Amino acid sequence: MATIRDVANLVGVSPATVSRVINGVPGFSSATRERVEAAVAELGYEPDTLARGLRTMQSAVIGVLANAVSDALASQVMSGVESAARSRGFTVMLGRAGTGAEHAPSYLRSFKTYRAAGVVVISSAITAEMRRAAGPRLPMMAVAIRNGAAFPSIGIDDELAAYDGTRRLLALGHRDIGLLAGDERSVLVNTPRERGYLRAMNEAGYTPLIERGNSLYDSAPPALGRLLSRAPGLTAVFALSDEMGAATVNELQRLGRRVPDDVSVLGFDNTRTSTHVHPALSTVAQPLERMGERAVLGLLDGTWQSRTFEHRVIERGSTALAR
Amino acid sequence: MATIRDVANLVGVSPATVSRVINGVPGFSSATRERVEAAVAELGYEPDTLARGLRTMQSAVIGVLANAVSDALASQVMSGVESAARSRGFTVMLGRAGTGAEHAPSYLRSFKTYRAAGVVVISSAITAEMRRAAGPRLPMMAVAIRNGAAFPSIGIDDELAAYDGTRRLLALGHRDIGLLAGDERSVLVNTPRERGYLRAMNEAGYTPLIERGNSLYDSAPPALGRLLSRAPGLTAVFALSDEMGAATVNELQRLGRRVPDDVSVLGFDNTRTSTHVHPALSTVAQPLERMGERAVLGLLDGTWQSRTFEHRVIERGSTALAR
DNA sequence: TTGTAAGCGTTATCAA
DNA sequence: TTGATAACGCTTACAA
Repeated sequence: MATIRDVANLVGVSPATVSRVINGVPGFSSATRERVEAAVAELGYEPDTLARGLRTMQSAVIGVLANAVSDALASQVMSGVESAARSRGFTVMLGRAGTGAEHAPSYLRSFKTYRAAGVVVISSAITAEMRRAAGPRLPMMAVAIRNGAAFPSIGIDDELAAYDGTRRLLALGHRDIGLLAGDERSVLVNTPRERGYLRAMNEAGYTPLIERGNSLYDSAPPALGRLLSRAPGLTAVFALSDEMGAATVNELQRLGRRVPDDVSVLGFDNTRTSTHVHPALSTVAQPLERMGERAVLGLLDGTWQSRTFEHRVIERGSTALAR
Repeated sequence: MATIRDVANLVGVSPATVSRVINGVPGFSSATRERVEAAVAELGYEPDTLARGLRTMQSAVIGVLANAVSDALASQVMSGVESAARSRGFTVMLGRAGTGAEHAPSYLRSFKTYRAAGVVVISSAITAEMRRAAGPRLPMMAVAIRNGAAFPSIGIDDELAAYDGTRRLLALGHRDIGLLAGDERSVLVNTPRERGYLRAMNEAGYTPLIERGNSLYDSAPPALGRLLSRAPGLTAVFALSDEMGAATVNELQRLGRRVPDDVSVLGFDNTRTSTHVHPALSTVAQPLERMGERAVLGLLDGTWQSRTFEHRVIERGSTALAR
């Protein structure tokens, strides 16, 4: 691989001049610029990122930390992260935190030694320990999670979103609306969503009904079963994740109930999963890709303040007027 | 951040000795080892990856190149890649090639300047240009794609897998089996699968029937419509991707046909999508995570030869005996 | 407008 | 068993 010195020799200038041309740092004639550019092209020279990073004490890397890399929500955020990063000439480094975020500190330390410009965290378990592992030099932003006290976050107003989702169900005439909540431990996301549901139900004067899964597909059927046994006349289910929502649509049909004729189902997040069932899942959408992009831009521009995006309720086939 | 020199000073030895201890290179007493380790812990020292990479001319990075990062199949392979990489102390760098692999060369160059140990390619469009962009130093392995002439690949025997899938349908008594093929341009995967289907149909003496989508969810309904109008009596559909298979299950039901009572559906790949529909999609499985792991191990151990994994037909609810 | 030289944090070579 | 030293490829004062 050609080095900056090779280019310099070919042109007959010093490495410093080549460096200036490459980085657009003033201090060269347009004549030499052309000759340098020609030599760069001829040799196929690419600046060594490692050397550059060592010298400048920072590298064009953005870290991403997700609980699971194959998670649909995380995938969509990552997609936005990738596109924003690439548009700025940055590369994305991937870290899998694990279900309980057990690998998070180790990945954070790794990102730090790569002198990453920042880290996007897509995890429901954000701990102060993570902030500590990252050290003072490595800015972090959480995505799809509000209230991460340890560092700024990009998200929606989860409480309001769940409130609006519930209101929509209410507006369709439903009163027996069961909530399929997520893991109790993921306080930052679930608690506000539950609050929103409770507020809407209380305002309407109906009795709330909550069962808990863990946000994943397989956790929904048993929780739905409990919901149904407590309230056989249920006409709507609000699932706090699309995976649980999709599972609910499928399970309901397996149980012989029609969706949405007998029971309406509303999901949450608007991941691709929501369009993979029939009828397609109505859902409370958050703009995951745009949130991922925004997080990267914030990290790179140093404007890392928390920011709230607009949610919206998308009605597809799984919701209808109550019987 | 503490440097190796800080550790050396604290212990009262030279940086070279600290380096030897850290890397387990013979040449230190067990007494100094303990003192060094204590100092490392005390200072929270982490070797600078950039400096180390510059010096050793290689870094603990594995690149991953996928057409889209939010693709279910790619996600699952990436999951395996991540876990194998982490077990060896490597970090994963993410690249999105784009639908037509248009960003692939640029990412490959980037991986090269990071002195990545290797690249895992999950893309249906593998070009010799990619091999060129990567240069001679950067080993690559394709995953989930056979026959990539440009470099070794980890995959299943696509032709045999499609043959076996078709045979299974045949064994269930189906004769009017339509094939929902993928994009014609993704020659490496689709062509062999189509061949497998054709061979099974021909051996059985039934007429093959093929329509083409692009492997994604939305492409299936129209292709299915064409299939159905050509052969209204169809009793089985073999979709060459789970997304198309899931869409087929849903669309069939929308059209008032029962799955599997009226029509059986078989998918391909065994991604998470296959379990997200009702009835759950029977599918021809390839062990995506294990394939991703294997690719990384091959890259790191220098044993990068092509390798074929076993496929298997998984029967879930979407297939049944023909009427 | 350009060149010289130092140094980023490591590791590898050589000498002690 | 250990230390001094050079070098990896680059950027950036500073000097010319």
